[in-house]
Amino acid sequence: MAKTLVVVESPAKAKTIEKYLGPDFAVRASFGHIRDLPKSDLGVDVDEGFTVTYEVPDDSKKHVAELKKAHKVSEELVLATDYDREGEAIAFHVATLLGVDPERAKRVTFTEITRDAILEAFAHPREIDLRLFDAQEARRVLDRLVGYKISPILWRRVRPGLSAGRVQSVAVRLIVEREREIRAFVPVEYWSVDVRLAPDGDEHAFLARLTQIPEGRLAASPDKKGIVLATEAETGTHAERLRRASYRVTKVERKERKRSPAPPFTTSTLQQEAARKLGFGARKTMSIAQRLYEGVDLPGEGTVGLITYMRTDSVNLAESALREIAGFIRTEYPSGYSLAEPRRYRTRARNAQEAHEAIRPTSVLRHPGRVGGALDRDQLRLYTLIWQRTVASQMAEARFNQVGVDIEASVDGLTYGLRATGQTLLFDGFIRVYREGRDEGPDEDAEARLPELEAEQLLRMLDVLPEQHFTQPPPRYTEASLVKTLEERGIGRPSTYASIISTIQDRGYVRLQDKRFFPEDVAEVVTDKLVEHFPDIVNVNFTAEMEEDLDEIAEGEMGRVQVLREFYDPFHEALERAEEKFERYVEELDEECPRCIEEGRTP
DNA sequence: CAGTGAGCGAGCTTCCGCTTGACTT
Repeated sequence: MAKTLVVVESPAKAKTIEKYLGPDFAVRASFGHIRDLPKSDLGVDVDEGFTVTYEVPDDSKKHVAELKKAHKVSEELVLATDYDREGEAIAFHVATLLGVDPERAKRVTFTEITRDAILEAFAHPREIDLRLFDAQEARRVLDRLVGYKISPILWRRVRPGLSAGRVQSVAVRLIVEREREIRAFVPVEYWSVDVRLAPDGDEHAFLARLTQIPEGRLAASPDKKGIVLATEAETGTHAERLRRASYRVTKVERKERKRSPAPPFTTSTLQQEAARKLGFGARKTMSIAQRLYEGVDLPGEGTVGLITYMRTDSVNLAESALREIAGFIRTEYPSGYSLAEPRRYRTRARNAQEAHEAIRPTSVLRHPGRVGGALDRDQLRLYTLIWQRTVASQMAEARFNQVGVDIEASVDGLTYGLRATGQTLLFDGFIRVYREGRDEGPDEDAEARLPELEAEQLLRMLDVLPEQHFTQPPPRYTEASLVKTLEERGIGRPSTYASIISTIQDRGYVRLQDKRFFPEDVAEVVTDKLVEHFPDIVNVNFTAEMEEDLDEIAEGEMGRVQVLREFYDPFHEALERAEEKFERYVEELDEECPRCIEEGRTP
């Protein structure tokens, strides 16, 4: 009975690790955080070194009881929670609640759930990083202070039940500001001219775009450098001349263009791509991914987890996975499709903690076609997406033949310039398996064929096609583009993207209509007030700056109390000013009071 | 006397991030 109790965060992970560690270990899950600030009280003494009161939330009580029970019958405790700031804090709290001194507790971390990685990690236990824990606690306290100090002002001055927070208030602000850009947007008219040309007969006709008029170079659109054809009349003058002009090829440029596959999925990119390709909302994507992670019953194999952990900001793949994928590609595809060396990606998201791998199939040998029978339609569609993206990320680049042709048109002693571009696929590479979807804008990989042309060749004009355009306002955010923007700014975490989207709707700040976010009036009022009274906190850079401070705590360059004090003193002053100056907002109701009408009053 | 309405006080709402079920929209 000389068992060691190992605590991880997720029960699915517990099962896998227990299998790797063997019978001397009992692995149990904490189910995330098990201790938190009280819900109905600030729980922070701002005058006494930001002392924190913790309690075990009701939902965690049974998990704590389970851990205590398992701890009683084991000799040793190993904390194997996630390798990030929150995981370090969970480790600290588990140790504390089990009566183990956090300074002496054994801590083990890994970023891949593979047998080798686990055994290696357990061979080199360390201690809990108390500075990292301090950083987490500072983060928690700061979020509590922001949320629980500002929200009540909104209840009193705007509407009961409203909320403000480091993350949600910035999300709402982005949506409000985008709406204002759209409102203020004035479309600008501009014209393009395409000329249909052919080397000889009509069958090889192609389009060339007017790029140069006698007065100078044209702009591709009004926001770019160059001359803009702003009116139909002006465009018509050039079109009329182009109809009479003679055309000659001046230059043919051929080059090869390569395209690399997108990196494996993170939570954010999975949510974006599932929205683009499958039309799933963030919440739906996450719950389906959770099912795939927890495992499905496969005939002959029992319950198997099909994908790695779905809440991650890392694009890394485990070495063992890279080997398996490379082997799979070598056997399933012709030789040109595999890579000599694995392709490695770098995380571009700010604030990434990379405690896990990228989201990938636990084995690419479980082809979607093989596991399809055990999955429902949506599960299979999401699994297929993950499988394809992962395999494609380790396949050869696609190669395109790109041709650019410059054409000169002469008329009345004037010279015009046109350009035609063509692109053909030389080698499909990773595109054979998977291509990333697009939000807006043209398809860069679309094929456009040009006939064989050479310099000095004369061309026949078949048609001149002027076309009217208007500049477009920026698009309203979708769930996917909002998540993308938040991630790029380092705001929010993989475990919270879906709930941020819910919160800002539940509070009545924004609504989704045709999959686009529209702000309600209350969002505009609250955003303006927050920008007026708490400009630092609703700044999109606030989180990034906070992260720098937290890093300094973790590095031992600053203390938790010092960071919180430097935040809180000016914040406290802003709160007092707001308490005084934040004028009450009286909502105008759209609908009339039913009783007033009944009783013959005007409200 | 019964019903109505004004006035008052008490109690509630809220953050972010880590995990799953338990649900009843």
